[in-house]
Amino acid sequence: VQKIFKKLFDQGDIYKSKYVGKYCTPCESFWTETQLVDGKCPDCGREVQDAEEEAYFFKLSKYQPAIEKLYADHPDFLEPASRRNEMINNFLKPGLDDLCVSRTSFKWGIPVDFDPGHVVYVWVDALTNYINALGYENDQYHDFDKFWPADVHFVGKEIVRFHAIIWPAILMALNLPLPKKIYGHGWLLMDGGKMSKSKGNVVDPAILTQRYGADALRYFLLREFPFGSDGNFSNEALITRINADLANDLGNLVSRTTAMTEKYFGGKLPETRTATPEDEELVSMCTALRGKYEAQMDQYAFQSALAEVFNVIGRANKYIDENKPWVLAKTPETMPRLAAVLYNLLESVRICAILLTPFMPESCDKIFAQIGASAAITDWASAATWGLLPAETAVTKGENLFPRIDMAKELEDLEAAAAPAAETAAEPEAEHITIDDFNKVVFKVAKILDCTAVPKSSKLLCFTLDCGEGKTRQILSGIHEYYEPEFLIGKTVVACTNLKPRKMMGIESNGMLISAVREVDGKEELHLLMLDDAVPAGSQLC
RNA sequence: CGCGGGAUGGAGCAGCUGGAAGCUCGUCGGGCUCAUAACCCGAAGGUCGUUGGUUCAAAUCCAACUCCCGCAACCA
Repeated sequence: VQKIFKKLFDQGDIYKSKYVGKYCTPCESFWTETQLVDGKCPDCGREVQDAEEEAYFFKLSKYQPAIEKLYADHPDFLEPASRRNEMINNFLKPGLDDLCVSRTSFKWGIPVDFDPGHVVYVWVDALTNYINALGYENDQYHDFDKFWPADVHFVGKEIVRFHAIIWPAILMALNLPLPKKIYGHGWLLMDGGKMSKSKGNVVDPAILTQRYGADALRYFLLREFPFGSDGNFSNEALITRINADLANDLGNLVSRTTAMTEKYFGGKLPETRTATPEDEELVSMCTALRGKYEAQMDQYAFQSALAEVFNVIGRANKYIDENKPWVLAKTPETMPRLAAVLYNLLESVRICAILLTPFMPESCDKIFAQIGASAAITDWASAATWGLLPAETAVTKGENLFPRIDMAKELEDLEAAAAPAAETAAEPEAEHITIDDFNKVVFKVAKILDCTAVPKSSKLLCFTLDCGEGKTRQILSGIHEYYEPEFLIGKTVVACTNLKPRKMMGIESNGMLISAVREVDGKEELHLLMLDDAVPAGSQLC
């Protein structure tokens, strides 16, 4: 990192300047003009001073034209396209600012070796990890030439900006090749929202892998959701996928195929087989599968690639019904035909398993073992060729690959498994305080003189109160979700009046209104504490 | 007008470089019995959020609107 920093500095891409901004001494924080609320610190509401800190800057602006050209010449550099539009509209069009890449306000971090007191901050150290870890400019690792440039960076959609703008600019400055592609993937959402104990949607991947195996979980995640967009996780969907796809379709196909091979031929098919035109569809689907799969994989459409494979698996199951092996097994004359049917099924399984290996390596190895496929005929190349399985391959039916799951029971168990975590999170017993502590807090009865919604705020209401202090008091409270302002005017409430003033949405709040909190269907609900209107304003609570 | 995503049969989604609405699950009926009560076939079910526009033709393009959901800023 230090070498890179120095190099960029030496060639003028990093320059020393002043970070000019507003500084809030108590908070030890810098703020930009736009972050300030009413000209004051957004954190504590206190006055801020003009201040400047010496810092190094990366000339991001210099690379703007090059980045724009990159996007224009290589539309597929950043995918999905929606993310590219976002970058262009939000960052490129308004223009790029130079980037502050060092700090003096703290010590942790990689020191700028030619300027003590400065540490490298975030961009140059974090992003260059990709090449530093490969051995760029260091003797510790030696994989840079082998692995760089990367074929693709998979990043979450929230950090696309850093990887699709800043990172290429740094690489351009270093005169290094860019990654071939950045792909911004979506998020996994829990039942359409955040995790919540009471919703029962807390998910622990470790528990899920332990119960169903990494293969099944990985399959589910990549099969269920389009890779580029957000997806909703639910235990129910997971189990449905496992049962329907893995147990019923794939697992059962392997199971019935191997079972019949053992039952009718003792695990070894005879060489004499009778092909018929009925085989053609299955065979052609299998031979075409790798191509279709590859096309989808090239676009990172994992869910579509898997759908292609399972399409063939479904066809194979149908093929069994069409050919009725159990009928063929009844007469000696049809045994060669039976052998052909089973061979075709084993081959179909073999090809599907090869293509599923990246998603479910362990399970596919088990499949190969069951159908007697050696390593030589389970690689990528052999997925494109029909008929590689030896005629007399040794088939052994093994354990069920994916046991079927009892949905109702399992959902209960999962909830139970998540419960202990919920208990530890239960609120600790409140600590005792003394009466002196209690007396520090001043509660006063207040009459609501006026109440208005704070503009642009979804939660805040602004109250003008009479607390019997000779003048009105302004307090903000986040209860708009529960009350309409008109309803509250004239009501008698309780306010804590000696709380430190605080600004919200640019408006000062001098205290706090007291509410009762309860949980309803996993959602917090507030009930403003209201008193009999006969109680006069200013009365103190004790 | 802070940024972004979404609205398609009961549920979850695909389709969205315009040309007869698809997939999975669920439901109902049938078949089969090799297999993990699995598999196969068939059926019901949608005026593709609303309104206007472009077009011979729109779920797909354009405009406006409504409603959801993330993120950000505020729940003192």
